[in-house]
Amino acid sequence: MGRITMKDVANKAGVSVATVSNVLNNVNKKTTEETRVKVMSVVDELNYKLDMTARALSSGKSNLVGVFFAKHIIDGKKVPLLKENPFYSEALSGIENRLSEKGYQLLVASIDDKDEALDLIRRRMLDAVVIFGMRSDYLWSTIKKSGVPLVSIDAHNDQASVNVEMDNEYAGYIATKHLIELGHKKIAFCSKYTDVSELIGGRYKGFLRAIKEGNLNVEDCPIVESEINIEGGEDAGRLLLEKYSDITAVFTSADIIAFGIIKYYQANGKSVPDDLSVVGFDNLAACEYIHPGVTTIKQDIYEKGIKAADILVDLAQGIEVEKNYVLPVELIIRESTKKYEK
Amino acid sequence: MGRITMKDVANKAGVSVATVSNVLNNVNKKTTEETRVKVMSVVDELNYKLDMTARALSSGKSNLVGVFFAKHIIDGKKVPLLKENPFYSEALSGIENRLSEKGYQLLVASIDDKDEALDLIRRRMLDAVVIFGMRSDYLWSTIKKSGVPLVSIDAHNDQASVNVEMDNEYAGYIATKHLIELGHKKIAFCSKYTDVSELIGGRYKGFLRAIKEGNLNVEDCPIVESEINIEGGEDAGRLLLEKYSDITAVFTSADIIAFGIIKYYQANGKSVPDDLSVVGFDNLAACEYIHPGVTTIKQDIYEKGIKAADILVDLAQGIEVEKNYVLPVELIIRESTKKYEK
DNA sequence: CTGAAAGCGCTTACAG
DNA sequence: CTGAAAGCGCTTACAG
Repeated sequence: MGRITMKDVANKAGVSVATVSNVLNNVNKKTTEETRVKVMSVVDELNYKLDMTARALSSGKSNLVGVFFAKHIIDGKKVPLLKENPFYSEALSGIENRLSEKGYQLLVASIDDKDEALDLIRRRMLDAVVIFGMRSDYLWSTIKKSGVPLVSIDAHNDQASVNVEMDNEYAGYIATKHLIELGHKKIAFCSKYTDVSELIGGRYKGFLRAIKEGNLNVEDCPIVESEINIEGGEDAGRLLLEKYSDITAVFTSADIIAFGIIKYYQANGKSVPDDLSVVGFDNLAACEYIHPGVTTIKQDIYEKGIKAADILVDLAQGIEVEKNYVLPVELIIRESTKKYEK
Repeated sequence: MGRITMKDVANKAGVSVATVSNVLNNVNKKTTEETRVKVMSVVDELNYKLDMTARALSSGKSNLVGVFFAKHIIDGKKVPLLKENPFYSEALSGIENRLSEKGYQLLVASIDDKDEALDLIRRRMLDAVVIFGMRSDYLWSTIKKSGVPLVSIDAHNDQASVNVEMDNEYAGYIATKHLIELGHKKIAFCSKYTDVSELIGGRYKGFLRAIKEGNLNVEDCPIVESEINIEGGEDAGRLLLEKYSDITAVFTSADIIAFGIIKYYQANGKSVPDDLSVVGFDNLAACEYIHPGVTTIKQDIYEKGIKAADILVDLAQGIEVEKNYVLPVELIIRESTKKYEK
């Protein structure tokens, strides 16, 4: 019998299509309670569902939010962030959850350049967009021209309507302070991109602040370079053992580096935390899988998604919001750190 | 200046809107090469992009594929599969990648009951749907009424147009055979739901086949019950040490159980693989993070997404496809298994 | 091969 | 408060 349209509802209820539309959209504003009830009962009876596509075309609002993942270049190949980092699925889930509560759906896409993003925004009449991990100013300003609200996650950009971030400096501070409180005096910061990435740089700043506050000798607390993957961590482990043998604790900018260090130590008859205390960053699930469990910094990525969704909906509805949201971080203490005794 | 429509293109090219539409859709079928070139040059010049919303409304094809994640009940709370298991983001990424190549976009939603799914299919005019992890026949048959092609991933269902699965029996077989070839005679199967889940049951069947083929004593190869999480694995580790001390190798139905067992052994001064060989299942990234690296069964989940996307597009375009796709599995040998010597 | 016209299912001023 | 009508930007028979 084909799909049920507003016309069917109007006919059966003995009113016009416009009135049905008004009832459905204007939550008893310009309509009598009586007609509202009449219309709604027919809506229920026929199990009528408003067609979002038609609404989008006529109103210009799609109730669709674009979730864009930047593609990153890894080993010369373009890899969608979503594949590379399962981490993001949790944020995605948070966004989806909140957005669907509010009647919006998600359009998920990996994007490579500004045109892809812009095209989707226009062709799908997206009401708002959240972008993960895209840093280029040029792309941002181009996308911005579309006029839709833009929320940036984990990649601060002034072109964005709103940035949702974590407090990297503070995270670095509490991680390092934890080690200092355990009595460590020679602590390394282990990462890559310390000087080029705002994100990593922030963590290092916090590291330095703790070092200074704790009256440690900055010269005793070097940066140990490491690729941000498991092999990089293993290399760093070797470096620590061979070149930085006086270091007793290390704060890494990623759990995965911490895993590599621990793995290298264990494979070479050394122990974490007996020979080295290690603090990671991210609170990946694997922190609990490993022996010893890894002390790390946790950010509630699911919560980040929820927050982003709230902002998105506000923006889509023209409500003003703050320009920056800094979400809290937390130190999770497990077994990879212990008191320095000597 | 407002958005550029087909009308603008038609005017500038001196043809009708219908002709522009024909050029854009019928890849030089019912149109002269000359008008085609003329129209396309104006399309380029104006940087015209076809409005998908309008097309969907008039044609009934949205070029939108729904990707639905079932919500599961965990500890009495409903948790979207996407949050619970980051695993799925990789499949999602595969789907997205292939689908966007073919001009489709993804509508991602967590669904709780049949109506949510059905509503979205109708209100968004979805061309096809892929569902992760939903088992209820009732829901499926209801959704099926919508008429859109349905692809099921990891949850075989006869109502689905196509099932994309892995060969669990074979996976169980090669995992166990690997242990037998290493000389183990007393091997445990460690999991939960062995008798109720088709998935786990299949793996156990493969386990049994290898045991029989290897002329091992079935009584020496028990099922050790374990919750499918890290604590469950630790409990299983204790059980193995205390109650099944003659067991020298174990095949678990999930990496996460394997991690728990290894963790328990290490925390209690025992060694994997010296005291126990362990084979996991899934090839989670953490298999490489841990010392020793975990021998496991790998399924190419990204590839699964790609395959699902191909099928989805074929179905959306009315092309016949096979009803079942069984994707290959592979044994990845790392350090958690070794030769049994005694 | 091309174009005029109707139609997809809504929303939105505008009269009444 | 309610309805008739135009319009959103396409596609699709149908004539020509």
